[in-house]
Amino acid sequence: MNKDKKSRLQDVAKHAGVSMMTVSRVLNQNGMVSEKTKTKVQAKLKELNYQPNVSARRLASNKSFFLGLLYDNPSASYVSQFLLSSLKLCRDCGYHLVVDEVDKSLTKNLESVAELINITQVDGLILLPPVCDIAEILETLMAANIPFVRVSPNAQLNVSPYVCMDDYQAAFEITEQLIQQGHVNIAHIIGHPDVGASRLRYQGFLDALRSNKINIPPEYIEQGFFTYKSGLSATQKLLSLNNRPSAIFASNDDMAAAAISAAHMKNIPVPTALSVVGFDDTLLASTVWPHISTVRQPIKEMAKVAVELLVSGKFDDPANLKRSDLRHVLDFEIIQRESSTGIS
Amino acid sequence: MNKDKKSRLQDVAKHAGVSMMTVSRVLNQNGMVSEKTKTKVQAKLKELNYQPNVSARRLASNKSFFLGLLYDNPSASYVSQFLLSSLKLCRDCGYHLVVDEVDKSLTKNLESVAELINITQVDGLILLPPVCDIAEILETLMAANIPFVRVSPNAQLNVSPYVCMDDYQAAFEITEQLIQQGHVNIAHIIGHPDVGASRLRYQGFLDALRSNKINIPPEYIEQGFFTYKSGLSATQKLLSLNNRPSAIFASNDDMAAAAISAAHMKNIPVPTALSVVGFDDTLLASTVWPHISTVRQPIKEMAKVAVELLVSGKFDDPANLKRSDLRHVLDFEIIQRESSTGIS
DNA sequence: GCACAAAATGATAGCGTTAACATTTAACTT
DNA sequence: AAGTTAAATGTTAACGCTATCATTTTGTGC
Repeated sequence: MNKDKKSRLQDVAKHAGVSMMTVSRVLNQNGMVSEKTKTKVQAKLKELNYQPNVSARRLASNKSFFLGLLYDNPSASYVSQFLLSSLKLCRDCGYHLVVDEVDKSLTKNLESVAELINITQVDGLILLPPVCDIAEILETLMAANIPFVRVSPNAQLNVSPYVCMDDYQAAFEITEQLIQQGHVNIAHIIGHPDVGASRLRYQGFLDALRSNKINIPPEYIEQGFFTYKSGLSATQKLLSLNNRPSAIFASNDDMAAAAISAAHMKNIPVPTALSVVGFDDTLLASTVWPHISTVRQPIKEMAKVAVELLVSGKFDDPANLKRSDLRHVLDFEIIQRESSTGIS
Repeated sequence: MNKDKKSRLQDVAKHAGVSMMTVSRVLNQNGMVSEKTKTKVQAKLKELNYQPNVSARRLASNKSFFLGLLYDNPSASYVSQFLLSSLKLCRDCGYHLVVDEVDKSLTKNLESVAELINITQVDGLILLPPVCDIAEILETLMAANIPFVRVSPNAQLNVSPYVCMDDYQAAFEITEQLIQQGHVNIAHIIGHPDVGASRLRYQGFLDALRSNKINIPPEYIEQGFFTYKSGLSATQKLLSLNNRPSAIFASNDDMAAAAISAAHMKNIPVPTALSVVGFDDTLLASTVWPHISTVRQPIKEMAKVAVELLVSGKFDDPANLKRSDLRHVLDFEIIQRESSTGIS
């Protein structure tokens, strides 16, 4: 297309009749430029279609303009949704995203984190659950003085900025909705034990039952791992009980999808004979039939908060780490679809 | 962890008693180093745990060590699977991946491609279908002299390296399998018209029917768009026909999942009253019930070929562009699951 | 109008690497 | 052994930007 060479800071400076530093300052918004020259320079920037050379910038400023995303989440739909959102957000603010899956074993974990830091020199990291609760990783990052934002963390909440939603409350409400629809025999498939949200959701579930004076037998609680497969075997156990539940609350959509599959296998119609609700509202929830009633988790918004926090550099100074405006609790939404219904 | 500063080329050179250039040459493998010094330097590299500074390298070499991935694919499961594979592969060879979704409108398309090239200065691009067949984009890239690999392209096959599989043959075989299972009334939901593979799969389907002397009414052909939603309405039409098909071959898994949903809505049991087969073998295929019989598309392998081609720099010289070893046709596999079965 | 501070701008020196060319060393020839 | 060529290594100057400090301009109070 345009055959002219990429214009450099120097070119812009020459055209605008100022020094390179002034142009640099305009670009980096760190003040100390008069309005007049600022507008002049900005005009030239546009005119020459200037695009900063990321590498030169990195080299000179010793910032990498890279963010890292660490995950080890069993729910593929959750990860990829978070990933895609983050990628776009990063691009919008001139950053790049380096994605890494951390290994199961702890030693390998630390290695790969160290490697990520070393090789790509990320300016900050986003930690998805359950990585965000691995104490050793947090320590490594703090020692290396690398800012990080945790997504839906479970413990050590005062350690770093984080973004989450009220998993407990959401679980409470979606359970209560099942109760209001007349369900009494409600089972729950717990999420991955390493993920803090699992426990919160479970607790919300229990408390909703309790506050409605509903007792369920212990067999109604199954441990899952956020995977389709684990949901499948959990549901199979639930559905072969003598006193079969009339509703299942799975701790994420993947397992809810599995619950529906398991019901189909046993010829139990959903939702007429069995209601199923999930959690997350990933794409999957509306790609299986029946579409899954679920809690919409604001994944995209969470990614946004995380990226913006890191880019803002608000907490480069460790002293700021305790500030409360670095902790974000976002809203959820209960979404009623075809997989759950009132009892007849 | 390690508190010592990152070691630089200079440090390694000093320790090894050679010049920086020699170290650089060892790193970049471009020959002209004696075995003896090579081993000596490599030992020091390891000893000092040297990690090259990507930015400095980029700046000096005028290479970016970035690859771009351009997509506009309606099938989320396909994209995210390709994406995750590519990300890992890139990291393994010291590259980073910049992902971009191209816009629907052509003008915006070109803009965003130009922007991608300008801003990130990618060394090469991977184009997923249907982006890989937008002539204007190809022209832009060629004019800018940026290497690119196309995935499952449709036309202009001699223009660039590509990787694909035999969509026609796969469609032929999976259709024939349905026929062998006794199906005669087989419907097809065509994929997105912009994606070349759609046509090939459709053709394979038609030819399988023809070679088995099976005629189907024109109503058995529905146009879809690779999305769940489009598959849903297509199947709804098919299932309300008087002469309902006994099997549906959807051009991808998302639409096959929709076909199953639509059948459920109408209380048509799958596979006993309706067999459904898909295409791609994305995660989705084994996350819905019944699990979808499908064609396994070697997505990961395709990503691998694409990344390796670009990294190898084999076709930096345009003269090489016609070489046949830059065109890869990978193997597929027919996967029989629970969504299709013999007719009784 | 003068001293003085504060704001705005400029000059210079890297950041860590590779390209391009210069030089040295080794390896053959005759 | 001198001459020639090739292989191995070294030197220097970018690459495009920002940090740091130096300098100029502007504004303020008396």
